[in-house]
Amino acid sequence: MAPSSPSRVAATLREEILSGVLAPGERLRQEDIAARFGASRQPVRDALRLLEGDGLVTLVANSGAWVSKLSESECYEAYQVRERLEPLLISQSIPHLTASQLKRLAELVTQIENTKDIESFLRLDREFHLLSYAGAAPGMLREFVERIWNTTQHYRRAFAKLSNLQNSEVTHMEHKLILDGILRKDSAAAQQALESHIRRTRVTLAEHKELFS
Amino acid sequence: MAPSSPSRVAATLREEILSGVLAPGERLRQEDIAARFGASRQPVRDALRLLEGDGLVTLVANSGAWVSKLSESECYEAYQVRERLEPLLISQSIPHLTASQLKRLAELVTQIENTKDIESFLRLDREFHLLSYAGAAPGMLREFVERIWNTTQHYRRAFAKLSNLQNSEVTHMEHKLILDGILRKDSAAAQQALESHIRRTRVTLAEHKELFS
DNA sequence: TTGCCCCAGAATGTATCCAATAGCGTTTTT
DNA sequence: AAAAACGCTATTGGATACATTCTGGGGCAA
Repeated sequence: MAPSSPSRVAATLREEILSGVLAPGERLRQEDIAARFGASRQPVRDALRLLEGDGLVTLVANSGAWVSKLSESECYEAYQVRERLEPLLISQSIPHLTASQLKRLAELVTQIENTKDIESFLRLDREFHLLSYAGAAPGMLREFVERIWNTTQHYRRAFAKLSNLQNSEVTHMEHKLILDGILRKDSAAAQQALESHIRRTRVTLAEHKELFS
Repeated sequence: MAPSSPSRVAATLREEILSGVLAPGERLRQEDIAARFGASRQPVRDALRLLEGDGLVTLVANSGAWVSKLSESECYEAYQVRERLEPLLISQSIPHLTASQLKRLAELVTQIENTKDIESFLRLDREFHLLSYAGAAPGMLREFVERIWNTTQHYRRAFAKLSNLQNSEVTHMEHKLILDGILRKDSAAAQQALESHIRRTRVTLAEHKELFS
């Protein structure tokens, strides 16, 4: 583990935060992380700054770093923003998706439908949505959307565990509608289906404030 | 200038970038900045990372830091995002604006109308819009919007200089419509007026690709 | 008993030094 | 003469050592 550049440290920590190994609110001590990676505290500081930019970590001067935590209203806001940004993003993506990407998207919809495992569901669902945006040019819009997905990942997991993937028939239908819009290159249809999908999720999530103890 | 914390350095650099002292594409050498602030390179590195998070500075590994630059399409995208986010933000802000803030907003509209100075116009216009969002809770949405305002500041200046504030009658009308919606607590009206305002600006800007040589 | 203050420990922030890398000019070879 | 390879220099990246700041606990006084 010789080249322990900040981006490498950040990537590992990002993985651990997204996978739930590191829970929101958990403290991140620079020295511990530095020891784990066999590096000094300097690259760790840089890595934490990078993650702060992703919204995954919250830094407080002279105090320390914590895994970011969302309040119920912040999570609600995140979904409101998703509702406005992701339809725009998918409309920019659709014209440029490749044949292999379209094929993978179709695969994902059926895989999502057949999985009973929560972690698999989360991974596949994330891949489906983010892949549907892969045709869009890299830029601010994609960064914003990815940042929202990152910061809300933990709460999606908590909600999935809570509901245990019950009543997911509607979700599957929505995914099919989105896919249909994509395959038919009907941006407007895909945008509307996606907007409905996100809005319904937002409303459902708002009914479970217990996720934000 | 004893306590040269990263945030202090970052704040000063931010000011200089926004005010145009530092132009997009300009290189930022760590040592120069460190010398200017009488600090070591360490806090400067942190400051640059902070500014990278704001989108104002672009860092390249083992190479250096430059003031961020937007392409024409990136700027266009920024306005598309504004068009979707700022109406949402203003709707969240309107219910919580204080009387003194409302008074200031009204003042600003007339001041903007009367100024002939470009720098004043930019400053007042920025204050008007950002103040109209001041009632919204701090959070992701406000951060996104402020980031967009920061990264596009230079191009607003360039455009203002180009047009020399001519044909700004429409702008003033739009500001009045937005203000009217705010004062009447008519969120829907304010959202629509704001959306039109941003969309028109976007289209107008797209007609001047020469700003992005 | 309670509130405040002070002190000690730990963690973060800063400075200096050394290593690694990229850019660029020169030189050498074909 | 042109192109490629070598080496130099300037700048950034990383590690270690030191200063500063925050937090928690204990003791003293009201």
